[in-house]
Amino acid sequence: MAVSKRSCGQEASPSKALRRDWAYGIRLFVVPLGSATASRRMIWDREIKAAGGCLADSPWSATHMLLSPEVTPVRLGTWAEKLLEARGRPAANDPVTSVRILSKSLQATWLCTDWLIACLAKQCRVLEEKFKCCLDASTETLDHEDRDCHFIADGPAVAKPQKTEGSSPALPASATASPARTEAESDDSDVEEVLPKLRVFGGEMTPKRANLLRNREKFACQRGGQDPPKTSGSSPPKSRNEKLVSMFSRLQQHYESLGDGWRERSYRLTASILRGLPFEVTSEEDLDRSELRRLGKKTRDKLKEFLNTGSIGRVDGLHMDEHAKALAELQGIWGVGLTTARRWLGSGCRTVTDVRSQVQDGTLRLSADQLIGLQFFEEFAQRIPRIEVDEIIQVVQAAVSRRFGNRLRMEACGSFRRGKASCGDVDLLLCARSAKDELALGSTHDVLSSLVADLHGQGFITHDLKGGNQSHRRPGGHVGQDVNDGEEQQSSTAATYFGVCQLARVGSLHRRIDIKVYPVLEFPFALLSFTGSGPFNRSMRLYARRAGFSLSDHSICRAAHARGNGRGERIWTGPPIAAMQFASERDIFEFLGLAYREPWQREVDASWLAETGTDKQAAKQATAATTGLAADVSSQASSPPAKAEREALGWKDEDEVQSLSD
DNA sequence: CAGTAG
DNA sequence: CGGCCTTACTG
DNA sequence: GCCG
Repeated sequence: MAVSKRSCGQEASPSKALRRDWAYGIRLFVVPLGSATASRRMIWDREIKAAGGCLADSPWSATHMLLSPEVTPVRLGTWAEKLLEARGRPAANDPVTSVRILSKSLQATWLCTDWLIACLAKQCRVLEEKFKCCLDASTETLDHEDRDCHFIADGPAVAKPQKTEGSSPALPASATASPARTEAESDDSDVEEVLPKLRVFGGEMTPKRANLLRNREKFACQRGGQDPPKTSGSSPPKSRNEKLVSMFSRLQQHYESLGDGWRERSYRLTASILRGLPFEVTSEEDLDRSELRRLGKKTRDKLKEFLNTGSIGRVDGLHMDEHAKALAELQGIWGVGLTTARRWLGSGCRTVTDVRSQVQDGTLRLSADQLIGLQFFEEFAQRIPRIEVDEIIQVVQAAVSRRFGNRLRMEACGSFRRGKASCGDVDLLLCARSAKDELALGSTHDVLSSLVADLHGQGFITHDLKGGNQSHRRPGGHVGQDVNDGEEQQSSTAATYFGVCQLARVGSLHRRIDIKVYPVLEFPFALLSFTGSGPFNRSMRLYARRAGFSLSDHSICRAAHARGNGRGERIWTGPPIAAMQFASERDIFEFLGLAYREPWQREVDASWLAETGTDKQAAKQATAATTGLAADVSSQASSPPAKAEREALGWKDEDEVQSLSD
């Protein structure tokens, strides 16, 4: 609580007071459907009161109605009917008409929940225009069950710089209480400045966060970009210290297969530091170089040993090539992890071949997924050339267009998006192009299963892995009535599919393919997450965590510790932060105060370093060293491929925001 | 509980 | 000594 | 294994 909000140089603004009670005169009613869960409503309750507004007891006394974007017309209709009935008013038979009747009887402005979220984020009254719900769009297209009627306005937040002229969106009568205030607010020039800008940490700066911000360079997700994908053959960054690198890599692999993730992490760090070293380690003095300041005592001892004897006992002594190597091979089977590998090893399975024969014997029982993983072990081990990924994308894109027209956008993520020349699997992310499309498309699960069915039908998808038929979730559409049960669940309605595909060509191999469908609001987070790389994500999430947030593939939240989540006690949750101010990956970086990194710059190899105290000297030295001395490394690191080159590689320039503005 | 995904 | 990323889902 |  002891937070000094002053620490982020606020320039004196004439409207400080205004921002504080931006909700003055608002009586809000939140429709208890969709993601407007009870817990969320409670938070909003508190916030709106803090901002000088209040809550309406019922829709009938509200000045503003707040509606969650994913609530379907029918759903809202049934809720409206109940409400009308309770008031003794006639409801129409048709849900959509009922909504219209309700909205006419009320004297409120209907807004998307994102409006409130945006207001809370900016701590000022955001223009309502873009968040209005079109409740009577039905007149045009009412005829069919399809009813493309969009309740939610299309253009979400992220209003790019705009004039504040024609604001004052006709406030409801009850707002007359404070006409002067509202007036002043709308043409206050400060709002113009604050509104379009996404504020770092939501505007809540603390000394801790400020410090973190200063040290962000120390996180891998902020390192200068890594190598652009191999373009010309000229510079294979063959490092000096090859021997050392390979030794520590062995240690890393050893502990990886053994399941000691922490040592694995540690050794990976060491190996990658050595790999990027601009000099060769030849003497113990070299150990004092700033680049190596992160190495601990044990590692230093190993280095010294190497310098003295030319080898490292610990490494030589790895009899692993019997035990650990077998473990590694078994874990290479999709669906097999450390525990299973150990179990099998204990029962006499050393190799994939052993497993196969034991399966034949009936000695070993595998899950369905493991059987598939076993069947295609060799094929899955093959990298997929970038060009083939392109073909696969085309096939899926064709199916998407055929079934959903232009309503869905598709992005290939994973290593493909990072520009790699070959990929381990294909990772596709789907999302409605706009809020309007989202409503028209229906549930993400329906979209996904219908797409998958299509791909199955044409023989492109050959096998399902887990998640293949997880239509386990609440389809959300025909639930009798949850009018009073606004609980729902924030299930976040993302749908995921894991499977196997194969191009219809002669020698084509079976490939792993993942397809995910995410809600529009979560798309930037999903895109960021599934683009990776893994270490990059971990680094960025660690940073977010240090700043007091929790970053995931769905959203970013304040990290409040909540316990007693049943089994896992360590669940961190918190009030969702600004669900809506994020329309692109850039916004997430911006929110965290991080410099944006293009997908091809997220190939984190330089480890993820947590913060150090305040070792400015060392930091500067390191920076100088890597930018100056390590010319051969950093030169190619920080230069993006030319535009033409990017196009040749199939990169798209970022167009995310554009697609949302319809 | 173990395993999957980036 | 405890953290080291995240979270939901499946068998 | 390293860090605070």
